[in-house]
Amino acid sequence: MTLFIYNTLSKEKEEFQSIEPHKVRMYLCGPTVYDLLHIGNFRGVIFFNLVRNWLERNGYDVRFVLNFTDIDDKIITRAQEEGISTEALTKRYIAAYLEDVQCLHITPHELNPKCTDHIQDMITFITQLIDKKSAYVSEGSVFFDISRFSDYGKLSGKKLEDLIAGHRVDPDPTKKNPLDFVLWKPSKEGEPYWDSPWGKGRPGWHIECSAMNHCIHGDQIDIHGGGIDLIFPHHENEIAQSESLTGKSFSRYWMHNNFIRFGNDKMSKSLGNVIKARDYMTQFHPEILKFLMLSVHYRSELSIDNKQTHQAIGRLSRIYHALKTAQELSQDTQATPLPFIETLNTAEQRISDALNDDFNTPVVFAAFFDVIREFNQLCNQLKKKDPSLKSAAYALSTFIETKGALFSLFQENSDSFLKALDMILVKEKNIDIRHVEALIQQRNDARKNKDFSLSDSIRDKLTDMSILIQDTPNGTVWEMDKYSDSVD
RNA sequence: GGCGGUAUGGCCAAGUGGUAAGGCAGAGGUUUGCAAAACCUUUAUCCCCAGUUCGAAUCUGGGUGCCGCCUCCA
Repeated sequence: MTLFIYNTLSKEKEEFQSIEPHKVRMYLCGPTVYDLLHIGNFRGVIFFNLVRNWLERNGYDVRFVLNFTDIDDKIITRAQEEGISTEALTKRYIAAYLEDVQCLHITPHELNPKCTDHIQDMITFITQLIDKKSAYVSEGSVFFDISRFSDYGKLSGKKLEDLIAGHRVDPDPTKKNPLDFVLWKPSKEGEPYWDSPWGKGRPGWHIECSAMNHCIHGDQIDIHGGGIDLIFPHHENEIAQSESLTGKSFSRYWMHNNFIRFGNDKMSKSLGNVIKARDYMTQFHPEILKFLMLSVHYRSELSIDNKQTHQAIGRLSRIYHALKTAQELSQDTQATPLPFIETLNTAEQRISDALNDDFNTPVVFAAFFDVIREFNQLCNQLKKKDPSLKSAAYALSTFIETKGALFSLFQENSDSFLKALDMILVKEKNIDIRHVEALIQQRNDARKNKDFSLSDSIRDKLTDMSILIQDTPNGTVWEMDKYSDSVD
């Protein structure tokens, strides 16, 4: 296996090599738990789940750590607004996060540490930075002295002069340099605090990830992930802290997922245009969210709106329809037609190559569709009882389930998932199911009487309601039209 | 103001030097009482200009549009 990963540090795809053979230490910057998470927060969770699954499939023992930031200004503000303790607030939202993640059915993380469980580690870390003259104390605060870290800016590609020239740097008189960032800040009256050598206070934002990584993973990790917006300053600062402390390079690969957009805007809490993950998964389905997230390369922006969602529903419907058919016919008769075996092998290779090329998931799905198309062809060509069709069906369903597991996709029961998709659209279009069934009954009565003009007019009525009906040997079945592009 | 990303068919989206994956939508066909699903056929020269090259969507330079970072943010 030769996996190439785009490394933000080098701005190039690099061959992946773990620090220790067969072991991967990865860390993903997790959420600040002061509110329900929006779907953007889950892009990383969903994508890095694939990264870990793929590494594991290739024989690595992966330790995936995702943290909770459970102390910061927003948390304090929110807790004060609600008149509760920060612990009560963060406990609530950590629980909510865990519930949301459970809905996704992804591979569990090895560890979800909380910052507040590592305050002592942070204090130790900061103390050592002060000892090394990489940090200094100023009026109860501790700042990192970026002049002591010559590599500052190497991740984000920023030059110090440019940063200083920027309009947005806040000139704090207690800092030596406007770019120095806080490691420890004194607490104000009524705020939560921890005792430290510098007085009562709390850690700055960036130190938590450095300290937790150091404590859990050690001096060096293989993969550090996060949203693209964390490159600067958060990850830049993590590098400065960690590398100043250890003198070793901190993370070998820095991977950053791009944003979710809503329409033309970045989806962000500060813009207030977020879709809560929970709401989305309730209104639609976790499977749709995962599929949509992975339909676009992780380093590209992804727009999630109603139109995109419905396109994903259509694509998923195609996959699950094929899967359902395959599962119904499936029988391992050892008679899989040779061309189909070759198609599966080609697709397998294509998927593997695509994943090894910096996780090119759109190509992966293209390979799925290639296989499905060929299976559907076989369904058209062969009789249902044909052992070679049954065997192809077995091969296809196994293929989809096994490969899908990498993405934590296609593991749903095909029949009930397709019904769930129908129900999404039924609700959306306000369809009365009893009315639909009555119409179908009327149509079938008309057909029995060979009154085809009546039966056709009823069909048209159903079509107008976005309902597709199929006359099968077992009677008439209906489903919602999942391909209709008319939804906005 | 500084830095960076991106621009591919009606829509979404791969492709980073050799003549454009995949999905949806459109058109025609097979099938059907009629349909649907499925299948088949069909639909792009890749923002503009200049350059490098035997050859560029793919490299270089310039321009334009959109987006992001520089402040909390996945």
